[in-house]
This record gives sequence, structure tokens and C-alpha cells, in this order.
Amino acid sequence: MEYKKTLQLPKTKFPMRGNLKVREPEILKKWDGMDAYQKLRELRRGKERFILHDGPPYSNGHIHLGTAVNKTIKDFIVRSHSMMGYDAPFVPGWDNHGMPIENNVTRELKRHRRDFSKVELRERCREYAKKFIDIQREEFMRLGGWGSWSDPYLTMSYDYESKILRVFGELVDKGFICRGLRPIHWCISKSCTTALAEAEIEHRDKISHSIVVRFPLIKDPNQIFGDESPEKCYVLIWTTTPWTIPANMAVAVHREFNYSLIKTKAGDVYLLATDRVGPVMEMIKTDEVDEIKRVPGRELKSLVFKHPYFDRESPILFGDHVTLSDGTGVVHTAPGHGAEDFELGMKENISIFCPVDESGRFTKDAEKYEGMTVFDGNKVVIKDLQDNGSLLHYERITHSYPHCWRCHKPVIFRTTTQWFMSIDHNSLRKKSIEEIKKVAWVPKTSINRITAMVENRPDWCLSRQRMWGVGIPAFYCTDCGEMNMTKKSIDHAADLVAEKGSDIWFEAAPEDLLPHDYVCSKCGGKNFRKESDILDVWFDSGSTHRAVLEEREELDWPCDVYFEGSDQHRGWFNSSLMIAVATKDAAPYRQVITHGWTLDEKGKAMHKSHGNVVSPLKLIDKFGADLLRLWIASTDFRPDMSYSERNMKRVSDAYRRIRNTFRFILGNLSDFDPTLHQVKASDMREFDLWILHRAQKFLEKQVDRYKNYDYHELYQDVHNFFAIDLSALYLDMVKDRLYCDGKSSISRRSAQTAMYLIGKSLLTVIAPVLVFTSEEAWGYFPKIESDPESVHFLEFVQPGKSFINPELSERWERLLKARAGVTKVLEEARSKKKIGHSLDAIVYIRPKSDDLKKFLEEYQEELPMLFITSQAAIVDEKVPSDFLLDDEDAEFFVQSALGKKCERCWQYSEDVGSFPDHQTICGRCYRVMTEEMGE
RNA sequence: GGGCCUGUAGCUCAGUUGGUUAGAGCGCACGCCUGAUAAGCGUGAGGUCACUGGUUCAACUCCAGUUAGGCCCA
Repeated sequence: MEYKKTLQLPKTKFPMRGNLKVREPEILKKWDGMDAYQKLRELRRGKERFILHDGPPYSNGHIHLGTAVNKTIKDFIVRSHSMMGYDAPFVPGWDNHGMPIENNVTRELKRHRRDFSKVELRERCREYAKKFIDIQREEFMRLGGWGSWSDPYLTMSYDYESKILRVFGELVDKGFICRGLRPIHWCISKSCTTALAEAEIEHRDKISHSIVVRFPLIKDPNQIFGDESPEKCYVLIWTTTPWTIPANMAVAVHREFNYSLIKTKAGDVYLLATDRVGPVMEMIKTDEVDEIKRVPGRELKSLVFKHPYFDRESPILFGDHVTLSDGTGVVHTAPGHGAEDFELGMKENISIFCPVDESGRFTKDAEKYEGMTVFDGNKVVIKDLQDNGSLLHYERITHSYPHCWRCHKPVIFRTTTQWFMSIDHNSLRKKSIEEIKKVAWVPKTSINRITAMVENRPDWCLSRQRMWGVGIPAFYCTDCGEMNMTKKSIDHAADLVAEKGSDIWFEAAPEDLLPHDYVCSKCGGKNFRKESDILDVWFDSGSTHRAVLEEREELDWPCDVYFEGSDQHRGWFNSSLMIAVATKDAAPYRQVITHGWTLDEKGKAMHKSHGNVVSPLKLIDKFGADLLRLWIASTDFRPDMSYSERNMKRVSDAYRRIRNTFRFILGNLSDFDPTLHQVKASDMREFDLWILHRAQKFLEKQVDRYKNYDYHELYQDVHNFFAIDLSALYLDMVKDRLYCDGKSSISRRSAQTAMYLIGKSLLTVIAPVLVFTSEEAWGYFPKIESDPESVHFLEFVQPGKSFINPELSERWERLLKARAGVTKVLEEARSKKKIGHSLDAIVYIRPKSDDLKKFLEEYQEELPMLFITSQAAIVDEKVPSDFLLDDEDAEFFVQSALGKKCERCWQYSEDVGSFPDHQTICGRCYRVMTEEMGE
């Protein structure tokens, strides 16, 4: 007879292999069909809210690995909180305006761009942005994240654009907005031609011209140079931007440094910092020199030098920014072309001279250089200096220099009239720092970064000389030139934008953008010109909390969490904070979590030019979204995350373990109906209660992991629980009962009850990470009436606190310790070919203490199950055996199992053969066959 | 150049206020099973805790410096 057919072997259609590439899209379709996200909202309606506010990615290009990591962890956060019972909505958003899109659009049009009006170009930008919103939405959704994808927030939506203007209006009203002449980074490349914000600058190496130049002395009222003939006296300066020489207005020294007068063999006298004499003399290749005088910097006051070739004075000024780290200790000062130079110039009432236009060409103020670009001008300036003998040294050097983050070209400093948000108005900076202290920063150290950021940031330059964005709603009176902008005029514009979009600003005539009968506040004139600058896109995204948190019914201001990459300390965390504190006196977030960057296998940043960029789309195609999600969960996101194929392999293995364990559980629950077959705890087997205790403890811990965002520890714990507690221990040992005991026996139902309770709990605990697999398994899982159609609608399920039983747990831990000795001695016997399967063996244990002996004897019945041997015995004397192990608690001996192998359960037993109608099976199986199987 | 962060077995992570031979899982090696089978089980080998110096009776843990990498800035 084929006894195999009388066993309850696992039976399930849940496939062993994930085949995620095919299955995940099916599940997505299912979710779409049931409107899953909305349904979850309804289920959680009225519950306490947990709001994660999505930072908007830029709607340009496909998603990359970093974006995938960001959105996926956001999904972990949102889903886990939803499973904790919160109403946790997720409203995704996109940042749409800005240079990159404008550049791409104009680049596509090439030279035809001039045939298009601003409004037409903006229309193209809008289409471009829309295209990538759709692309990225598809890509994000494929990752498995739930959210209001059909109704995201977009910074280019009319409502949003209108809200930007209203927020701007509030700032105007409160006095935060001002116009001013400022030196700013300026990109002169054809595609940009704009002011750049701090965040739009990247530093990279550049080859520059390093020059040392002498400026002749013209005024020396205090006789610093003494009797030296004035036409031989000079001050030395060093610069790496020769093109700023035409804009030189002064030379700066440090009060606290010493300066030397150096006389060369040729009789020239040079003024420079004492500490710089050596290096500079070496540079200009003059070593035969005498120091004829040493003067404290403060005494150099009133010296005036002459511009090397323009008829212009260049007086000595004092500046704290002067250093001795390189150069001559005397700084060439061009207030039109540098931040510190500008500040010094303002302070000392030096004219802010900026003879360079927006395309980087010298203006007529630069006289002979008019029309040249500054970078071409470099060479001409150097030649001019050389020709008139002012150039003492020239070389090319490589140094770190600011570049435009979009076109990657070097930028220049240029002083222009810009719009600013004042960071110190109304104590904004101070208040912001106070607000920072009230926010929970994760990791804790990130508070250092944001604080330093806010303490040191300059005023926010809000204007951009571009067209793809929200126009700054200012008007200039064409009669008197007065700038006109009030909260009322801005609100009027905002109303129009709400209705027609910000295009209206570019389309309509000024009078159609102003309230009726509006007149110039200064002269009463009625003719206006519109401001042509637009707002910095960081202003758009810095307003999300106002335009989204505040405006959406399902969201709240402030929100619970911002979660972004660590670069956003300077970006979104900062801009959001500025606007929030300025307009609402508080931070827009209670907690800010930052994640590191995704690096390649070697820990290097991913760059297109390095060819080490990993596409999440390719990974999904190859491995499936759940595997990508599992990799993300497995890696601590706080430092940087290093991606490699090797890691993906490791995660695949872990995934298979998890999947197969579920498959085994499902297979063994195929005949289990929880409403009919659950065994109450008091009737359950002790071993089943032990695993329920373990599971309960484990699951409680994992909820804390979710609360603390410790997904990588959760991953480790989950994997260990599956691999050790379940697969290696519990499930392996319980197989005999599941397979061989009577189908409806209480021992089997007891095991099934444990597996059912644990299985359901585990599905919920992995659900936030393995969104697809948990859903798929849920489809095969035994249900009760109240079970929802999606596992993601559940709150975290646990077997119950009543299963916590430390005393019982301690006893089973002790038994498992004995088991460790047994497996070792079995391995010894196996390696010598004495046994194959552990059921081939009987194990004898000779405890070294009476206590252990007594304890093991209590569990005599359970020992064979525990060891998966046919028999186990506690003995007082040594047992003759070649296979023994002596550990600190006991001695272990192995012999061949007694009796014959039962054909049904494969255990050896001495009663095999004693049942005439079933000659090849043991007593236990005989009873099952005759009584429970009703034979 | 400055600020902040990171560096524990091949991989991913633990390691409580400094205190006995630094842990886990995976991977790897070897073996078993063939009633979870493109599965399952067992045993075992892997670490000068980035480096150097210091504090201490004692340092992966504290301090200083170096080095490698990251983000932000100049």
C-alpha cells in the first residue's frame, strides 16, 4: 500500500518562484480595479492622522536609483503607519518649473527658438513637464507605492501657481521682500544667462590664469615708502580672474598682518604681506631682494595706488577676508565681481563697478574691452598687463571653481539688481533656529547641518531672468519708474493666475493684470511695465507646505514627517522652513528624516560620466520591485547606501527563503478553516505555544522597528525569524505531526493554529516592504469573514499578548540547547556514514546534573520530535558508541535507531510488524490509519 | 580649504554606561535528505573591529591625528 497517500502533505498553488516581472503588474491591475488606495483612506477615516509630506522630484528625465530609494522608503513609512492604525495619506508631487526644462525645450528648438513667443515656449515647457510627470508616475507606481497618483500636486498647476503668488504676497506684506544690488553667481552660457541660487552651484576643478600684478603708488601721505622714489613703488596683488582687473576699485589688506617693503635688485619696491614674501618672490623669480621696512597692516591706511592701466585710483582698504594662505596678502578688490569685495565696497563707499552684461560681455564702461566675453578678456587683460610691465608672473593653475549645475560651465560673479527675501527681517533667522530645535531630526546629528545652514545662509535671491516659472508680480511706472507691488495687487494677479495659469502674466497687458483704476503710488501715473524676472523654483517647492498641506482636505499643517536625501538640508528643508517661519511663525514639519546617497559597489557616487549609474527600472525588470524594495529595506538608509549585484543576490536568497517559508505554511493550511479548526490555547501543544511566544515577542519588536524607521534591522530580524525560528526549528520539527498525525487530530490542528496565527501576522509585518508578495500570499491564505480583500487594509496582526510566557520560553530554550549537542553528535555519526537521516538514530543523553536529568525526563516524550530522531533516552551510564560528544552539560551518544523503519512515518519503532493488517507501520501510524482515517 | 557624516568577517547588519575567547544571517566549504525538492536540514572555516598615537588596570567602545568615501559649502 502506498502510505504516502495517507499523509497530509503540503498542498498549495502559491508558486515557489516569484516570477515577479509578470505577477507584480497583475497585482497592480488588481489594486487599480479595487481603487485600493482610496479604499484604504475610507477604512482609516477618522483615525488619528500621520502625514508624510512628499518632497517633489523634478519632472525631468526618468527616475534614478536615489529617487526610487526615496519614494520606496516613503512608502514603507506611510504603509507601516497605516498598519499601525493611523490614517496615513500620501499625496505625491512634482516640481515643474525651472531652468532644466526650459533649457531642454529651447535646445530642442535650436535656432528656431526665436520664432516662438514666451507664451508658446512656456506651453512647450508645460507639455514637457507633463510628459515626465506621466513617465515618472508610471515608474513610481511600478515600485508598488500607494498614494493619490491620480491627483498629485504639481507646482505648475494653476491653483499651485496662484498660491505661490499669495505666499509671495504675504512676504511682501510682512516686509521680507526687497530689491537690491547684489553680487550673485551668474551663468553666462547661452542656454542659461541667468542668476544662480546657491543651490544651483557646483564646485569642480577649472584651469585658471594665475597672475601677480603690480599697482603703482600714487599717494603716500604717511611716508610709508619713505624716501624711495615714488615711480619705483608698487603694491603686489594676485588673482586667478584677470578679467576682473578692469573692474578693480581698491586693494585690501588685513589690519592684523605685517607687511614688508621689498626692494629688488632692479630697484623696484614692492609692498606685500611679510609672510608671503618668500613664496611670491619665488613666483616672480626674484630672489635678490632686501626687506627695507616692515609695517603693521593698520598703518597702511591712506595709501593709494593706481590701476595698472586705467586712469583710476585704487586705495588701500582693510578687510577681514584677506588671508595669508596664498597670494600676496593684498587682495585685488572688484566690488562688482565678488561677494566679499562687494561688502567691502559697500562699507567703504567704493563704487560698485560691474562693466559686464548678462551675456558675460564687457560693456562700454570697460572701454577697450567692450564686446569681449570675460573669458576671452582674460587673455587680452594679461597681454595688456604684460605690455605695460605690470605683470610680474603668469601661470596656469587648476583649482576648485564654482560651476553652473545645469550646463556645468564656470560661472562668474556679477552685481545686478535682484529680488531678495531677507533672512534677518523680523528676526527670521533667529526664529528659524528656535524652530529647528523643536523638530525631531533623524539622524540626530542632522540638526548640526541645518542649524549651520540657516546661521550662515545669505539673503535668498528670488529672481531669475528666465521664463518658465511664476512671474514676479511687480509693476514699474513708465512715468516715474516707481516699482509698484502691494498685497492687493498681488492677490489680484493671483486670482487671475488661479483661473488662467501663470501664462496670463506673460500674455496680458499690465493694465489687465492690475486692479481697475490702479495708479502709481508715487506719481499717480497709469502706465506700467511688468517685471520680467520669475521666481526661483526653490520658492515654488519651499511653498509646498502652504500649497499642499494647508490646502488639501486630507492633509494637515504642520505635517509629521519630511523624508529626503541629506542634500535637502540646503534645499527643501531650508526653503520650506524659511517660508513657514516667515509666514506662519513655525516649522512646517515635526520630524525630518534624511537618507544618504546611493553609491556604486565601490562606495563611489554614481555619475553618468563614470558609467556606474544603476537604473531602478532595469532592476525591476530583472528582479522585480519587491526585490528592489527588499534591498532598500535591508540597507541602513542613514549613511550612504551602496548598491551591488552581490547585494541583490543576497537579497534574492533572503526573498526565496521568505517566499518558500510562506509557501510551506500555506501548503500546510490547505485544509485549515480558521473559523472551524482553531484550537484554543489551553488545548495547544507546548511546542506550539513556544513558537507563538517567540512570534509574539518578535512581532512586537518589529512594530517598534517600524516606528523608529529601522528597516534594516527589521530585515535582519525577519530573515532570522524565517530562517531559524521557523524553517530550521519549528517547521522542521512539526512536520511529523502535520504529515503523519490524524488529519483532524488536536495535535495537528494545534500546529496548524500556530502556523495560521503566525502566518497571518507575518504577512502583515512584511506587507509594507514586500507589498506584492504579501498580497499574493494573502490570496492563498485561509480567511475569516472579516478579512479584507487586500492584506494592506489590515492593521498589524499578532497572535496575542496572552501568548507571552517567559517561563515556558526559558524551558524550551533549555531544550534547544540540548538539541545543539545532539545535532553535533549526529553530524559526527553522519560523517562516518553511521547514519544518513537523523531518523536513523537513537540518541542517548547522560546529563551531568540531576537538575538537567530531571528536566529532560519531564520532556522525555518530546525529545524525539525535538531532535528529529526515532528515539531518545536519558541514561545514567555511558553508552557504548563510536559517536559521542562531551559538552559542559551532558554527554551525548548515538546508535542506530531501535526496531524497524515505519513505512509511513519513516521513524524506527520496535512495534513495526506487530499489526497483521499493516505489517510495515508503527503503532502511532496504525492508530491513525485505523481510527482517524476510518479504515 | 571649512562644516557635518561614514568606515566591525566576502555581503548586509548587531555590539547596551569602556570589562571575560567580538555576535547574527547570508554567502562559502563539507555532508545529509529526496514527503517544503530549481526546496529542506546539519556541521565547519572566515575578523590586528580602516590606520597611527594617546588616556586607562582594561579601548571596537573615550581623545587626537592619518587615510578612504559621502553630502554641503568656500
